[in-house]
Amino acid sequence: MPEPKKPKGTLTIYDVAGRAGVSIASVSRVLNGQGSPRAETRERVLQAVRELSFVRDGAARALSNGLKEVVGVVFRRGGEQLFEGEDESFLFIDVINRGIEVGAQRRGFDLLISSVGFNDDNVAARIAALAGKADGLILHDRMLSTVGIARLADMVPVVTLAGTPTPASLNVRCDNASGIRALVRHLVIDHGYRSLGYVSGRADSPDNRTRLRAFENEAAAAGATIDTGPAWQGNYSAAGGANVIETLLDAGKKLPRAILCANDQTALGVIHALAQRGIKVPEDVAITGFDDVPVARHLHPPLTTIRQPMQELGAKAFDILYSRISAGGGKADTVLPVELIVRESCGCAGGATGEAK
Amino acid sequence: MPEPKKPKGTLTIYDVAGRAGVSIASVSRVLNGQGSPRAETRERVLQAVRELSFVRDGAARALSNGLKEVVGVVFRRGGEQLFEGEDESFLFIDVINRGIEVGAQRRGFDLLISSVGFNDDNVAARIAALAGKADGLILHDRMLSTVGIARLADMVPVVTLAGTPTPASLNVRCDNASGIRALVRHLVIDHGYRSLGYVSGRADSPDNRTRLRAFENEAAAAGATIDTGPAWQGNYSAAGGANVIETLLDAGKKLPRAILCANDQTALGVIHALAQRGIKVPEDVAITGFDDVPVARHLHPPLTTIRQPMQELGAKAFDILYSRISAGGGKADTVLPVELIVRESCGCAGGATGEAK
DNA sequence: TATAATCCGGTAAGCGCTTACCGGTAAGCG
DNA sequence: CGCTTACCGGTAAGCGCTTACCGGATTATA
Repeated sequence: MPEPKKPKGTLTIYDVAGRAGVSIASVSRVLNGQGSPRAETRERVLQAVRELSFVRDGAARALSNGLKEVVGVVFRRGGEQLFEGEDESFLFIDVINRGIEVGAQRRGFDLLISSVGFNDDNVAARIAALAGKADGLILHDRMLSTVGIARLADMVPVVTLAGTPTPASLNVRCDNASGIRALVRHLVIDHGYRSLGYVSGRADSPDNRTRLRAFENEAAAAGATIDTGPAWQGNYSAAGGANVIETLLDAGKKLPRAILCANDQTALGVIHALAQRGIKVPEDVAITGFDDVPVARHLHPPLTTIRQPMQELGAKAFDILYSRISAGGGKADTVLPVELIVRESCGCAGGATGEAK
Repeated sequence: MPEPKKPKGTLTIYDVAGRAGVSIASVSRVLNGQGSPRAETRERVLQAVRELSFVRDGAARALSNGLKEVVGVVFRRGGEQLFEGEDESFLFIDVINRGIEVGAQRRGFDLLISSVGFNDDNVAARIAALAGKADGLILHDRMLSTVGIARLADMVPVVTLAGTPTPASLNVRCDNASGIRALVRHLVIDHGYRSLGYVSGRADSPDNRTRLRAFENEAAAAGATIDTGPAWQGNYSAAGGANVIETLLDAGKKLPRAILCANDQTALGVIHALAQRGIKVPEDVAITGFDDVPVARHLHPPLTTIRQPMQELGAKAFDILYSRISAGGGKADTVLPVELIVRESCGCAGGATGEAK
């Protein structure tokens, strides 16, 4: 008996129950696989669900279960742009998000994402709103001040990426220091370069600070001279990297033999700027990145860099958040290992791949 | 009088109301800016909210308002891989998603994303679950069969990207045909190439079919000979593109003077494969892409391609979905214009930028 | 000063779902 | 064959929020 259709309002389990001739409790039980409904009951319900194309309302379920099965993910969207339409800065972020998603899917969670512009105001408010729609939050680098994070963390479980744990929030990051050390050693010991420069990332990034410090220490240990300081301040973007090179060159500075960049994005901009000036990489100046973003291998020359297990980073972040949500515990600070990827921008010939010690 | 803290359970507007000494209705009104509460009342509520770090539960609001302020976005995650770790295929998708987000944020919506692997089963079930958590869905290319979309569309508002509208779902796409025509004309008329090839994308993609057809028609109109067919079948990935070239070359085929690729990803793989064989682009073979993905300009040589207004595409998709959600209407099929971006892979020298017809 | 017009703010219903609790029926037992 | 034990499945409460409705207090009007 084909119904004339029922596109009215939203349909609920009451509609399904009515159609199947059972109670709403039975519908719910069948849909959740709870209890032990008679085979016939189950069939009637399933049949009705199919006929009506019924889907349970997530909000109602969440309210009733106290679990939304949603993780909020917050990150920054790129700032200033040098190359028109440049937006590669989010490559890195997207790979991590993919990792989060992988972890999330294993638990039936979905990702609720919200990006924030560099000069958006009311960031905290936006994040708070997100918090209300999710069971927990994962914050990418530099989204909020430490106090902001702390405050947020007592309304909802929070995991930060590449940050620092607070009393209430957890953190996951990569072993930046060992990556930089591997790079410096490769450049100084394997290639014999004696002068190094470091184009840094945003000054307020914990990751960047760690990398800079490791750079200074390891270079000193290896006996190389270094160039750093305000003139070398980038901001994780290709534009920032290009800008450093141009400023340096315009000021008539002589570049060091090898330049480490805070991340691949920056290296991309640096290589680009160098090419503009007719400076050859790696013959005149060797360049390295950090992250091993997917495009790194397609640059000319292919970029020697440090691979962060970005996808695992994301997956790990989710797992930690999940255990916090369901159990309440969670390791405060998790560090993942990195790997040296030797390609050609450092002066090596082939595509050999070493390993971060 | 500093409370000893109240980390117990979740806090609700009852807690806030209690603390502020008002009713829950007042709390709700203040938080929503409804009614005209006395200044004092408003202050007390705000104060209590601040002290408790209170955030309204999204699920409860959604249930009560009948609006979740969430859009579901579904897309495919990359398939086979040639270059280790290749995952650039999602570049394109991510840019569109960024556009969706921009549109969404204007309305206070957030994006609930869910990617699907090429060989995941129960795709329909996963999407249905997503549907329950969102007010509407945006589906990227080739997520579901036409009937699948139709069925989905009568449980929740649906907008497809680069697809075809169904009775119940809306669609947004770019003007593929005119892009291909511009490319063919540039190659044949401006450069004088007489033989063209087309490395196609997934055979089941409407976009791809349109592009192929436009290619054939325009090439015929321009009087060029063409190479197509099974040997030229790619799949939108760099791996697919590289594979086509290798197979062709291994079979001893002579390549046409210019090759159009179904998308930038494919072009990337093609250029890579050509370089492996020592074939020069554009001297020996001219290559063009489609999409103008961010990295296109950083390839060697920089890629001549068709720019799709990807971000606008996403934003537009959201706007249409939004109007469907709130009003019920919505244009069934929206077509956005594309633009020819002339760089060097076609044989042009500088970075001049023409325009699609 | 009495009465009507305004304002605020409280009470309670209801959004769609899950599930504790309980009653009815069928099966098991002496 | 009557009573206990299971087993199903229905009723109803409650998740946290919004808001219609209404009563009390305040201010305006006569």
